[in-house]
Amino acid sequence: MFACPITRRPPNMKSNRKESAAADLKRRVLTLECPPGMPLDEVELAQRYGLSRTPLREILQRLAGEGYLTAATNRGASVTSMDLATMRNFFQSAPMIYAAIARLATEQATPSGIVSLKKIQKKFTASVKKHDAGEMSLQNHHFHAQLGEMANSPYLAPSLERLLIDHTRMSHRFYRMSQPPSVTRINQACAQHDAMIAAIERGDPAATVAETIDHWELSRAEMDKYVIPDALPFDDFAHSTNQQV
Amino acid sequence: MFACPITRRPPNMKSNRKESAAADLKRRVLTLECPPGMPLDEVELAQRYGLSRTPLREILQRLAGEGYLTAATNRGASVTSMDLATMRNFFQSAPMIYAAIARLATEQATPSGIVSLKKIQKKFTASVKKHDAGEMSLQNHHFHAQLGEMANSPYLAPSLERLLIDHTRMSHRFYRMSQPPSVTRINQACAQHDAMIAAIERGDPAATVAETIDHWELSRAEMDKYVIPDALPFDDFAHSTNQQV
DNA sequence: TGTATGCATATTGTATTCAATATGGCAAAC
DNA sequence: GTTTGCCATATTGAATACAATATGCATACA
Repeated sequence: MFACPITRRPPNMKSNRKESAAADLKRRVLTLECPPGMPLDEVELAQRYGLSRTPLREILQRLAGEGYLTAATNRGASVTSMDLATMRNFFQSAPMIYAAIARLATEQATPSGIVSLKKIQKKFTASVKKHDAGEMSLQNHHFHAQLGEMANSPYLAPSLERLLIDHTRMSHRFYRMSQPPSVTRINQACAQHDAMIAAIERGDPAATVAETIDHWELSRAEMDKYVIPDALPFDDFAHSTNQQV
Repeated sequence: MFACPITRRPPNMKSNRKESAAADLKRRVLTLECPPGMPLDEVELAQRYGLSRTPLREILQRLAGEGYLTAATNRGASVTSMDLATMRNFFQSAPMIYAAIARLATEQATPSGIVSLKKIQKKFTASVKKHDAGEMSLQNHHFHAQLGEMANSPYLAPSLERLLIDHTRMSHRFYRMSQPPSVTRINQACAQHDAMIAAIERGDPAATVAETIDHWELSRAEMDKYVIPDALPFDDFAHSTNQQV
């Protein structure tokens, strides 16, 4: 359907242990179930997914290529770490790539691509209503990954994927918060998704880009708070317990 | 030295058959010795590089992740093809990424990074004087890959790498031409490299970006000619034999 | 007590073997 | 004459067995 040089295309829909193992590993990395820097034991993972070390090692290689893991010779694989040095780069590069992807996705959108995007957005909305933080985070990831597929750019896609990995991991705590202010902002983000879909449908690249910038600014503000959180209230310690730093 | 999440770091300098095999495969792809779309035989490659299929398959996975190869389940790996559909994307995306990398490389350049860049440029200049087309192409690739390393951006690096793969393959014929006009342009490109190094050394990002844009325009013009070559001279067929389309 | 060295153990890397899937040719039927 | 199904062969995928390398601890020496 879409060009995708990395992921292998399953020729049939038979039970694919290898694919599902890779997908589960990705999920665990994105949801911080496997935190940054965590070393991965080959034999443990092989047992967990019911396959031998050989195919599992090939999965690790692939995920390393996609940026989820980092491989070191004779020292195994570990979850790619998120040091502060690269954070600066993240905030520098993300808007440019996101905007470019938004434009290309609008210009090159196909009907089936829009249908997929709407399906994902539906799941995202549902998870927002259910207050399912993990699912929100994952569906938001899928939404933006789908935009990447619709942009149909083999050159920008790999950068987008790497940005999304860290974006999802950083904003994870954002979705976990269920205080009123965060709920409002999550609804805002959800509405922005809808606006992006609408702009794509009417073929208005400038609007999609504008919505994308707004969406980014909202997310960036939240991440700023995570990196540099609000000071704990020093006049009322009772309130500080909910202020998830 | 520099962060590099994909490529495995050899902990010692012992003879590393696996690494050298991967490097040679990359070289063969970049120099079109393995043309786009060429299927790769696992057993043949394993024999060629003197290792068994297991480690060779891991190399193929990695190179697929980096964009050199494309893997299809149960159907083996093949050299990533260059269809005209993606070419459009290439010309759209390349200037943006190249400019961003040029800026970051200037801002984050380290003394050792500049030293490496100069070494590569020295090799490039030498290959230009020796009219060694293959070496020119490879060293030009290394030059820009080194700029990518100096930019030190794990998010933009993967896109730059993919762009460079196809850029190197597309401009390969450019370097093979030894007619006076092309020689002039190759010298121009070489001078632009020098100008970029100078701009980086005096910490002038705007200048590096400007030189990068010029460099891109020069290269783009050449590639345009390859995609839409000059009409063959219809008044003098003797000259047409050298006009490598 | 602090450091260095050697061994035992654990983990990773590679080769070989076996199983699953795809490919191409042949034959039979329409 | 063309097409379709089947079988033989080739190629890929996975598992086991084995080799190489790294890690941690214990011991010896300064």
